[in-house]
Amino acid sequence: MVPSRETSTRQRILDAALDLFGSRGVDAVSLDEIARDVGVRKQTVLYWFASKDELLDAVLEEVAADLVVVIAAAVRSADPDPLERVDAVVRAVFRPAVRRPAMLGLVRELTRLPEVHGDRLRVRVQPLVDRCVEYLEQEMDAGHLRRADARLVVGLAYATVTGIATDREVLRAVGWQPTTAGLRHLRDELRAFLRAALAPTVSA
Amino acid sequence: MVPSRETSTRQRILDAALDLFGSRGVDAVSLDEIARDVGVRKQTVLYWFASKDELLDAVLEEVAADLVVVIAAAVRSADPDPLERVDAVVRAVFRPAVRRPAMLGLVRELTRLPEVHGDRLRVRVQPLVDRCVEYLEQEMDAGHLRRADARLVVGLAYATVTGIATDREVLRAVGWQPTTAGLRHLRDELRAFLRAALAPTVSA
DNA sequence: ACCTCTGTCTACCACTTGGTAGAGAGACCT
DNA sequence: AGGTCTCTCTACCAAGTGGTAGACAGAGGT
Repeated sequence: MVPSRETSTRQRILDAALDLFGSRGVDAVSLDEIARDVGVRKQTVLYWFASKDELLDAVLEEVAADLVVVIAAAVRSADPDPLERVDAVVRAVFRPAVRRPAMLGLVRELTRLPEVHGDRLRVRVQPLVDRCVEYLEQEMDAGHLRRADARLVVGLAYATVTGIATDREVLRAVGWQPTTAGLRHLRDELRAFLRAALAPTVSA
Repeated sequence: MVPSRETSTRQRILDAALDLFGSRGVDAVSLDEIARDVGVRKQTVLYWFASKDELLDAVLEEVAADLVVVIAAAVRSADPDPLERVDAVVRAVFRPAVRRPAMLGLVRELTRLPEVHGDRLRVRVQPLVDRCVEYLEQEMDAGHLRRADARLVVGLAYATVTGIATDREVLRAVGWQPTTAGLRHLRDELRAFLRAALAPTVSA
């Protein structure tokens, strides 16, 4: 079924679709365009994926798997300090997020698609989110993190990272330059921002 | 030129286009659909706006004006404490942002459109951003805010607010419910999050 | 009564869209 | 050699796209 060639046609279609769907929106990208990107005809795309919908589902499945791998790997950071742990996740997520903004862009795209597609990704990520929330609550109880609604904190932190990684327009508006140095600077400011947002407040 | 009727056809087209463009993406929405929403034929839309592009530009012009009004009004908060000032802006922005996610959704959409459209909005918002950055820097110097790159802090704060307001999918993933109480809760958590992210660090 | 201007309409067009039908080339098995 | 299976192709199609041309109804001015 699957050819022995490493970068099979199927996989190349998936890659191209992820980039295009994520960067320009699912509805704005035609099968013809994806096919042209891969170097085949549209009918070859439709051979591997019976419909555009099915292709989208397959792409989402892949994104879910990738996200889970990246995050889960970073969570294994050994440092017991929760702030360091969060920092490790941010550092790990930042590179792929900025290098391939289409990935998080596609996640964002879910909001404007029929619910069915969102479900596909959510069921995969849900356990990770739950474990994360549980962990944060535990550390809040221990006084290592600012007391807050852990679920919403996860959402807020995610919104911050995704927003800054995908919303090029905002960065341009504040005069940021996408150089290598600018990238590192952005990453460090993001880390400091989240660290401050999560650290326990000493005043109260 | 402009009819005396308050909600003129032109204005109703603008409103419908903003909602549809912002919530589902510019490319995914057809002129026919906008017309149907307003209750006229597509050709009436094309009578008021010579092309889809021109309609988009008009919508962006309106969004820019609205954004500037809302933010500028909130900035006039009299409280001298910068944290209170930021808080006032968040409170002011939160309601319209959540009640009409299409508005911020459209701003996010800019990233996936030709640059020309982005410029239209940027030139309008730029002065506001610059004033904001200047203000933050001044307060950082005075030790009232955490020392950081003010420009990126503006971007990060914006990303957080926009992300949490437009990314329904994320909120669903963390189990948030869009009730009235949930809304207030979300707003307060957002305020606390940003306050913590901006407050001066006492440890160092 | 006539004219002009405004706003909405019907009719149409060239082009693109997602998708179907089926031909043909090559690899592999017997 | 013949047959089957995998993969990519050409040839279409119905529906929808943004946009043009122009008819028509009403209001106002003369």
